[in-house]
Amino acid sequence: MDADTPPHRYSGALAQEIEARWHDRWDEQGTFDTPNPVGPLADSSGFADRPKLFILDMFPYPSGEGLHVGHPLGFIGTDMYARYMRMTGHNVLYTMGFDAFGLPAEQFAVQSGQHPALTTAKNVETYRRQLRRLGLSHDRRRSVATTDPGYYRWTQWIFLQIFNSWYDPERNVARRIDELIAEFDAGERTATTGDWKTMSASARRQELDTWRLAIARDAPVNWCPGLGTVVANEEVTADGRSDRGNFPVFKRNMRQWMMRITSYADRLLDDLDVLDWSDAIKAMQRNWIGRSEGATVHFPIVGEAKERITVFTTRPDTLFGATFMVLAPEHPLVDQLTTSEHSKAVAAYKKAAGAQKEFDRQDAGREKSGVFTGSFAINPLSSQQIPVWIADYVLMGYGTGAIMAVPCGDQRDFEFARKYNLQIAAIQQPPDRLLDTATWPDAFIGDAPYVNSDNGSLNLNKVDNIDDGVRLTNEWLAKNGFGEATVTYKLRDWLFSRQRYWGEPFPIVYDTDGNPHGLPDAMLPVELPDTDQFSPRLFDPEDAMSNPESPLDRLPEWVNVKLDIGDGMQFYRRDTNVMPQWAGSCWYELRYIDPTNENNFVDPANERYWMGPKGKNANRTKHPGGVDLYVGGVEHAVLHLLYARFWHKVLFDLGYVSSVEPYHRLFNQGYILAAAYQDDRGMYVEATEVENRGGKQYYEGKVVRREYGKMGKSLKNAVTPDDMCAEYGADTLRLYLMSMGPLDASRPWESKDVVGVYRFLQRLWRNLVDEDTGAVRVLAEPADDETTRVLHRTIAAVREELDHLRFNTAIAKLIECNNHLTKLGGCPAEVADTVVKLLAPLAPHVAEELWSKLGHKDSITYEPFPVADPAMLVTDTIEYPVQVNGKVRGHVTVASDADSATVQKAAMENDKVQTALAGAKPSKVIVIPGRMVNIVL
RNA sequence: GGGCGAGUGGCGAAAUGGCAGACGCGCUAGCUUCAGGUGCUAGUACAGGCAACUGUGUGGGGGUUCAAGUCCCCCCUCGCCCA
Repeated sequence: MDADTPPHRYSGALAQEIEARWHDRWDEQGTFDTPNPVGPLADSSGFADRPKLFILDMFPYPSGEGLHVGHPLGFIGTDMYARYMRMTGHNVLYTMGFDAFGLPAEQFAVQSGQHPALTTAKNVETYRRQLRRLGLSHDRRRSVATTDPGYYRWTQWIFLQIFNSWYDPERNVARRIDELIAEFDAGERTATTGDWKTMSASARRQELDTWRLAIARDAPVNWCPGLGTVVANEEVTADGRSDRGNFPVFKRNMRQWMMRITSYADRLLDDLDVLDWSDAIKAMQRNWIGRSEGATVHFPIVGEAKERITVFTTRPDTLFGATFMVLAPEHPLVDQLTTSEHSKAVAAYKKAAGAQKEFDRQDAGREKSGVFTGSFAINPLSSQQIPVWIADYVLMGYGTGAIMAVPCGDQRDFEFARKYNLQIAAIQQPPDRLLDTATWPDAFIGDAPYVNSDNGSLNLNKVDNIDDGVRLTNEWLAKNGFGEATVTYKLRDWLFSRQRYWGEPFPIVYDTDGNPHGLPDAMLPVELPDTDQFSPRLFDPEDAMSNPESPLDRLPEWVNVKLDIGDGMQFYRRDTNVMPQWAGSCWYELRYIDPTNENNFVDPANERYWMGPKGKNANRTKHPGGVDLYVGGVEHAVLHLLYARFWHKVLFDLGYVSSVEPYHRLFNQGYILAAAYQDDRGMYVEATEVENRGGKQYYEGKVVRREYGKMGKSLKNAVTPDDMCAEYGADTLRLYLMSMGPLDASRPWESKDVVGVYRFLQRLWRNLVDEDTGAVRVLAEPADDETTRVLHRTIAAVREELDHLRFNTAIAKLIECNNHLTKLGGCPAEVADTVVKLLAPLAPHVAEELWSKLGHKDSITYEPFPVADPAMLVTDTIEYPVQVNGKVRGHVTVASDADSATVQKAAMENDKVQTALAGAKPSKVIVIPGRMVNIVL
């Protein structure tokens, strides 16, 4: 600061001094502590009688790099909204936790040689400090980290509830396993593995294990040798690699924990309708669940009485056009179907296909290949004998591993048929094609009348739409025993175990027969054992046949235990897997509600208050309950958001929560992008050291190439909130981030632009504070009429914008208002309080400071937000633009209560309008009251 | 290939179907200053004009309408998700 800068100017240094002071005061006074209706966090403030609002951020993963300015974009948005809603009389639950288990922490620990518990604690500390500095109004008493034993005790407990339940397909809900046992005992339900009455205890246990919602079973899973663990489908990228680390992933059959999320497929799909989420996210979830309705069709095999080839098709109505079949090379019937003269070719083809990656096999653009098995199947509709081929574009892990090929209606089948000269039978008459498929350039996909689709007992030729065609075919298939209507899903069960160290241990032990047992509640939490042998066993990323080894396996004294879990003291072996990163984030919002509850994961009364479908501010029909506003990035569209909905629904079914859905309203914030610079070797250079001269960028004197990308260490373009706070203060950073554009848009960070909102705060400060003395400086004379109107228009506009999370325009309105005051020469005393209150949700530190200077003792946090006087929003006169044929030619000012005829008369008499009309007679004059006039010639 | 979204000044962006470009950055000029910076004042879509003003403008093409950045159809480009 220069010697001639006034001592009390709103500088970066002053801002920091003010901010630090208010952070301490907020903490000391517990300003943001929010009461619950019952339990240890209840109080006598009466706030719990207010309408509630639960505002939630997707909690961060505390990485070692700390926050950059892009991270808190959403947090600042929710903070502004939370502060605004407090000022409009709501009891606001707003806090922040940490999603601290997972691979990156473990990888960082392995690299640095420090225990992940240490690095995680340190990182959480850094995050807490950085978030505090931004002035986020969190109720810090409610903060949790998923790695706290007091937290993951309940993660394990919820796992056990899922383990101890089964899905009742008739009632379409999860129920307790005890109720299943009762149904077996009463003979109301039949066991699938034998006669329940005569089963041994161990056999009964194994029968029950097949029903559980969380089960350990052999299944094709994604094995990632490079990470040393299996991963969920949702964690595999489109090109068959791990989303963490980008290592190859291989399909292998392994015994792993699975969560039966597929039981909930329809409910997860249907309940999207009652959620206030963007269509884009809903579409992604629908897409991921991938429900498709069709039919299972059984094809008899020529010369084979026992076996049939079963396929799933979404288009059973095209069955008349099925002229051959294709099996995956791995299909179990392949060997049986292959005739001796084709066995050599089939064996060679199988071997070649086995060496291919699944991802490559799905590539639609690839040249089709396949071989004939020598066998024929019978099309049940046409009774035609059709050849059975194998081809690598059919995958065993998808559907039944076999397809009926309808070359006239499917492009892949069409190409295959053309290549191998197989019959292409037309079953539709396309409008612009001949019926002779030899003349077709490609398959016909679309609506057209059916032809050649009549076998005497089923006639589709008179059907004109797919729905009826499917329905009639399905009915025929069922009646004749060749198949039935079937619904399939793309969604797979959730692979829930990981062979890593840094995660929640399973609360499961195995008896000497190898049967899993859930531990009793009193034995929770199963604490993650302390060890310095936490490195995972990693393999050559390409070594598909390697086998996972859990780090916990190396701790025999922890693994082998003698316990009494209800059957007396026995020897058990602990499960050595850990839960995936996503487990802790499946229910954290519930723990925020009741973070200190030792007896329950959340008290039902508190859950009802904060999450229930019928809240204090209810007027809700079909409301699913849940968090009122959930803000986070779109990258969790199918991972966290799907898993968390699933857990929540299980908890709902079991009666533990009153809300059907966890997150009623979801808002996806955009990303902060930043310029990144590459030198001529393609290496990223430190963005802060790049100079801009004459439209070109230079680093150490050499020209560099500019691109825009996500802010971060890898692009060397991170800007930290700490640096921004040090230069301008947190209020300026908050305003800049929010003024850049709408919250849901991604935009590039420009450090040089920050000064705009800094100047705004400086001007506003100067309108209220004498820069030389630091004393309040307000205008003695009362506000003139225009100032009063500007103020009330600002109040109305800021309310409107904040109600809709449009912080960018709210800030613009405040700047406009302040620009008016600046022209006026300062702020009239009578409007000062109101101006400061309008600012309070957005720039809380400077607002608190001004509020205090204006003589108020209490924090501004719970002051009522200003309400505009409607009388001040209307004006005596209105200036109408007058258009002639849609072009503005003049303006007229008339009384605001003038009727249309008066407005029209004034418009017609206007000089400029007269000139534009040039004597022509209008054919029509349109007057939109309060808006404009259009004269049509 | 399918689904969703977006294209507006030099830049970030505003705009219930009703005067396109609010607000901010940058830029230009003036004041402040020895100077730079800060601060203040004014201007700033483009083209023409000293000016009043005129014309043109929201990716391209068509349409609906008294009126279209906004609604509808086609196309182009970009982003995301799924293939």
